[in-house]
Amino acid sequence: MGRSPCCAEDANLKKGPWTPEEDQKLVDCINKHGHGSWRALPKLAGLNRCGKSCRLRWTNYLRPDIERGKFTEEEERVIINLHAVLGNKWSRIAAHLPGRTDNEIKNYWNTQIRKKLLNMGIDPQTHKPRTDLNHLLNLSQLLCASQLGNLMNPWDTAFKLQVDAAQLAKTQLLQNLLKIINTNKPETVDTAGFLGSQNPYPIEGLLGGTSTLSDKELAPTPENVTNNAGATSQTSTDFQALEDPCAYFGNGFNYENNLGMNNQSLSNSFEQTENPLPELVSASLGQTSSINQTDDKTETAPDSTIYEAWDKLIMEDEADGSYWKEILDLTSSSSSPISW
DNA sequence: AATGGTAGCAACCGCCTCATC
DNA sequence: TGATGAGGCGGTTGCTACCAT
Repeated sequence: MGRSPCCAEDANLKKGPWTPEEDQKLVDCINKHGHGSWRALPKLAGLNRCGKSCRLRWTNYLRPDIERGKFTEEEERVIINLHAVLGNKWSRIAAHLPGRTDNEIKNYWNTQIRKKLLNMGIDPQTHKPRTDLNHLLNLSQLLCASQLGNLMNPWDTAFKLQVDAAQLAKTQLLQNLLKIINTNKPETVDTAGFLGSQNPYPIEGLLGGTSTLSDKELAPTPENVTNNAGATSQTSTDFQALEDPCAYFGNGFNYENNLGMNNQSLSNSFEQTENPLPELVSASLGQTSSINQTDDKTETAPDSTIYEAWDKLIMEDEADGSYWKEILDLTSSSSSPISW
């Protein structure tokens, strides 16, 4: 025999937003009795709510240790890094952000970070560069057409001069990206697109070819692999940055570069160990570790990271007229086939 | 000032896992 | 050992506030 159904579709149970009175009843009850059984709690508290609803309200809103307010940049980086490894495991991500709830993090991801990554050309699910090459090719064509149009429009010179510098820089950025993609044609293009590429740092090239990561950071040494339980391989390092674009986020913790393992092996190690997240604990806020020390090194170079540079570019455009956004909007709907 | 569109977020829904019977 | 429920989790919905027209 099982138990009687929990809050089975009782039409009389209240749904929807909680009133301050209900909140107070719930808080009082939990303070007095704890929440041994969520199922029994509504009756105990005098609430006409489902136990599940009470639990949700408590864990997501009323819990005293909840920290409200804007996410900090540091929190955002932790979320991105953890998401790169854990995926949409919001509760596990939340476990590393004191005071934040899984729901809050999930919402923040969906409304803020996701958009940000997309704007940066990064697939928020895979954390890899977006592989919609049609999108990029069209982007290039659009830019060429746009430049030709400007050149062939004599009365437009004044305006052209005004925007030329910024425009050129941005155009060049895009062309660099296309060049990188084209000169590193993968032998086979898989669904992730870039995995066959020989250039592991496409975005570095994109921003002018000057790597902001030291050789030591790019190629894990025995010292920075000490945390790794033997899951590293030199060949995998060639693709580290592609496997985890968070590597480009500079200040954020890069699991692969620091641990010398790729996402797969890292994920596997999490699955296999009893205490699956020792490194992640180190990556959490408010804790120091050798990992964070590595982290700190990169933080000493302001404005030197790809993340910041890229972010700055995006911000700049958002401020002056959403150049990128417009381009992305214009091109995302078209689809011309690419032949390698 | 009114209206329509959009973003953010709280809350619900439904599935999954694990404990209990 | 299988059936069942509680709790937990991720996905989705819908309300509300804000902004643009």
